[in-house]
Amino acid sequence: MLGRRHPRERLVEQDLCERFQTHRGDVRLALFELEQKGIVQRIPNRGAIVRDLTPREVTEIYAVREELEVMATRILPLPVAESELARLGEIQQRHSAAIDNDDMLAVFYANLNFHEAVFELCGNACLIETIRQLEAKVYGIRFYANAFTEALDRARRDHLDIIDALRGGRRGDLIELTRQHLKPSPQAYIRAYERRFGNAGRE
Amino acid sequence: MLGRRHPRERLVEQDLCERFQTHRGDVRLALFELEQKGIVQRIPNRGAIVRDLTPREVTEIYAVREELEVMATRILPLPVAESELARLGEIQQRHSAAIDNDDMLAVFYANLNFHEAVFELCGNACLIETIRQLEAKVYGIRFYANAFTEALDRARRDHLDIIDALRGGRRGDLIELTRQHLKPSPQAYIRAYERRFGNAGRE
DNA sequence: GTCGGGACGATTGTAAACAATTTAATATAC
DNA sequence: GTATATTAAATTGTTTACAATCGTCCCGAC
Repeated sequence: MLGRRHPRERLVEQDLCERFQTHRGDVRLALFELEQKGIVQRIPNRGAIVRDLTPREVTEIYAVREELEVMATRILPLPVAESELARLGEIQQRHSAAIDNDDMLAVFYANLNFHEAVFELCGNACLIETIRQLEAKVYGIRFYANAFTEALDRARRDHLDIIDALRGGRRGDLIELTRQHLKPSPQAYIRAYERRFGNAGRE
Repeated sequence: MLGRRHPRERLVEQDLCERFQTHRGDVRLALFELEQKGIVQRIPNRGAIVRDLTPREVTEIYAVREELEVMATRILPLPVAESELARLGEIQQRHSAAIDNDDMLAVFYANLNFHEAVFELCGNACLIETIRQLEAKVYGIRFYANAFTEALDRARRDHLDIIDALRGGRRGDLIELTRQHLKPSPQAYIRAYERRFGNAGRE
């Protein structure tokens, strides 16, 4: 999720056992699960490699994310309780501080927590879970956008605007903010991808 | 998916090994995967049991399904090629024949194939996969609706109407058909659930 | 009669060894 | 020098055995 392992990199079961202090049974389990989530690709008898997403796949994933995240903000009961708003504010302070400290790991988690806290307000457990799964598919690409401080600053401002819209009960603004907030990441990834491989396709 | 295993039933790894002629490693893998899909529940050191869905969970799952299936019909390129329509017609003949023969297993598969063939037309692989996953969560409840022949006949008519709307390129009708087609199953399940446990909740 | 504790059986979780498969390297023929 | 066959190493897939855990049954104390 931090983009430390690059696409195509091989994931050898024995190595992962030592890395995570466990036995091959659990590593195997995890690799199958990650395959099911679309994060790694497994080839029988050859093992697992980190999957790289084509621009098309990224576009498709984000289209579904947008549909579902907008749905969440559409069904979310307004107004939101003050205690919930306080919780969001708290998470957002962590996010903001992490950006100031250049602590990317903390940024990652605070950002994740913030969005999960927002979507949990919608009350539909299946929707929340599905959004979470789609987020997981694109953990690896966020770092293409977050390389620029402008992107991080913009995310921070977006979050504050979202809290504000929640407090004001302005559903229309909320939906529009949700839409806009999703745009930069796939755009940055696709630009980077095309710089790497040319506009055609795979390397 | 046929509702043969009832909710709360224990799934013992060793039994499943003999049932499916394989070793515990793979059975274990499958159980973890089914847990991730929400079909079984696993309690550490105690094993897996068939999960039963509360009316609330079913309602939530179907709400997300409706959102995504409508999205699929919204983005689906029209008109549909005649070869695709022929394919759909062929699958639908299998479905219809299976109903006439009271072959529930064949009904199940033909119905699945039909819907997958329709949604594949939308061209968004992530969307298709997500819809498939949500379908899987409720495999077990369809049989509450299919107990009545009226429901099966209605499904058959719906399918023919869907093919017709696809041929005519009538997107509005298609969306409405998709919505209506999703309603009976959860309704029948919830009615049956409330008959079992009373309107309150768990047994 | 009921409550608490201990032993037993069943089941899951972990570890290690073994078999099968694939990749890479080396040697050999042309 | 290139292409092909052979062999060895690395890695995954499977099997087996063992350890840990949980539920149940039974017994005894109160």
